[in-house]
Amino acid sequence: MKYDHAQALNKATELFWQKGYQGTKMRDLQEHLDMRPGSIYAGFGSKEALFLQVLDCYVEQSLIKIDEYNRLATHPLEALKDFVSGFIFVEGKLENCKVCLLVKTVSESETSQPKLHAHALLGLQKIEQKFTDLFNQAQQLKLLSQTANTEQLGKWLQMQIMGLVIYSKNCTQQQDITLMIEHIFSTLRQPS
Amino acid sequence: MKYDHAQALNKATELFWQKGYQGTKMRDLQEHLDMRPGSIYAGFGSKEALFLQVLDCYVEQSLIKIDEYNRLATHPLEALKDFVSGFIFVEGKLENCKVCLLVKTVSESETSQPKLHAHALLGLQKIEQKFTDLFNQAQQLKLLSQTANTEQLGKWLQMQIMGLVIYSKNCTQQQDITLMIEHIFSTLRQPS
DNA sequence: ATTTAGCTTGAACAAACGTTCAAGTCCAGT
DNA sequence: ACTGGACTTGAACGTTTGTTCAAGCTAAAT
Repeated sequence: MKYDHAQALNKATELFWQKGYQGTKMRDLQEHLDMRPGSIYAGFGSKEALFLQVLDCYVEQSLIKIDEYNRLATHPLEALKDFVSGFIFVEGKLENCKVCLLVKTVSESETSQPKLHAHALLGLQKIEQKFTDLFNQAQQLKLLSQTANTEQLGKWLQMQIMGLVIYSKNCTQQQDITLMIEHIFSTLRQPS
Repeated sequence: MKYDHAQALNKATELFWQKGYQGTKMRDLQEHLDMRPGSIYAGFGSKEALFLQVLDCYVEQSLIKIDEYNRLATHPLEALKDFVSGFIFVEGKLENCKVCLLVKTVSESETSQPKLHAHALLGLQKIEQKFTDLFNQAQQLKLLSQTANTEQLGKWLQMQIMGLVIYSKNCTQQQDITLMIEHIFSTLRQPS
C-alpha cells in the first residue's frame, strides 16, 4: 500500500508534538502513520531527519495560521491576539493547550541533540519575524506609537507566548490566562 | 566505598537538570555519582523515584535561594529581581542560562509520565507561592499599590520567568533580556 | 502476458536501557 | 578477633530502541 507523503508528515507532526522527540518511538510512528520501518526510512531517512522535516512543517503551519488570522481580523494586533488565544484555548478549552513543539524541542534537546536544538531555534526566529512584520503593519496603521521598536515588540511577544503556554499547564483557571493575555496586548501600545 | 546521600542527590540534580529525565541514562548517573547500579537502587529506589527526589531537592534549593536574595536585598521586589537575573545570567553570562528543571519536566513529561508531570507542577506552585509571599511583603512596605492582587502578580511573575528562560536560549543579545527584565519589574508597581 | 524498477513489508540485528541479584566488602557490636 | 547485618559492586538479565535488508508486492512499460 502506497502512502501519502504529506499526510504522513502531518501525522508525524501530530505525534512528535504530543510526545516530543525522545518520547516518540519508531514503533509509535509505525502505528500512527500506519507504515512499516523500511518505508519510513525510505521516505524520510532516519528518525532525526524526519523530525527536522516535522519542525519545518510545524513552522510553516504556524506561519500560515498567523496569516489566516491576519486576513480575518480587523487589524494586525487583533490577529496576533487571536493567534495567541487560539493557541492557548484549543477548541475554546484551556486544558487542550499543548506546549509549542519548538519550545518543547529547545527544552528537550538543550544538551543532547545540537542539530535539533539549532533547527528549533531557527523556527522560533521565523515566527518571531512574522510577529515583527505584523507589528510593522500595526505601526503603519497608527495602532502603535511611531517610535515603538517593532523588533523589540516581536521579541517581547514571543517571550510572552513561551511563558503563557508553559504556565497554562499549571493553571486551571481560564480567567487567569485570559487576564494575562489582555494585559499583554493592552500594554503593547505603550512603548517601553 | 560508602557514598554521601545528600551529595549524591545534589549531583543527580545537576545531571537531570542538564539532560532532562529521558536524556539522563542510568549509566550517566553511575558515572556522575560514582556509584554502581545496585547502590543507586538501594539508596533511591528507581530512576523515577530518584527523579522525584531530585525535583524536591531542586524546589528546596530554589526557595532557599529566594530567601537568601531577600535577606541581602534592600526590599522584596529587588530580591525577586535579583533572583530572576541570577537565574538568567549565571555567573553574569547569558549563555550559561539553563531552562528551569521544573519547566523542562513539565514540557518533557506532558503526556508520557503523569507522575513526574504532576510533581513538577506542584514544585512550580510552591515557587509561585513564594513569589506571592514576597509580593505581600512588598505591599506591606508600600512598594506596591494596596489594591494590587499579589496572587495575580505571583502568577504573572512565574509566567514571565518561564518565558524568559526559554527565550534566552534563542537570544544572543544580553541587552534584549536585560530590557525585558527591567520592563517586567517596572510595570509591577502598576496594578492591572 | 511478461518484465523490471521502485516501493513496502516486517523479521531480525546490534546496541542501549532500567533493573536484579549473587558475591564481596565494610563496619559496628560482642 | 570474630560475626553478622548492612551496604556496594558489577555482571547479567529481559526489554526496548533505531535501523537494516531480503523477500514480496505493485504498477508502468514493453
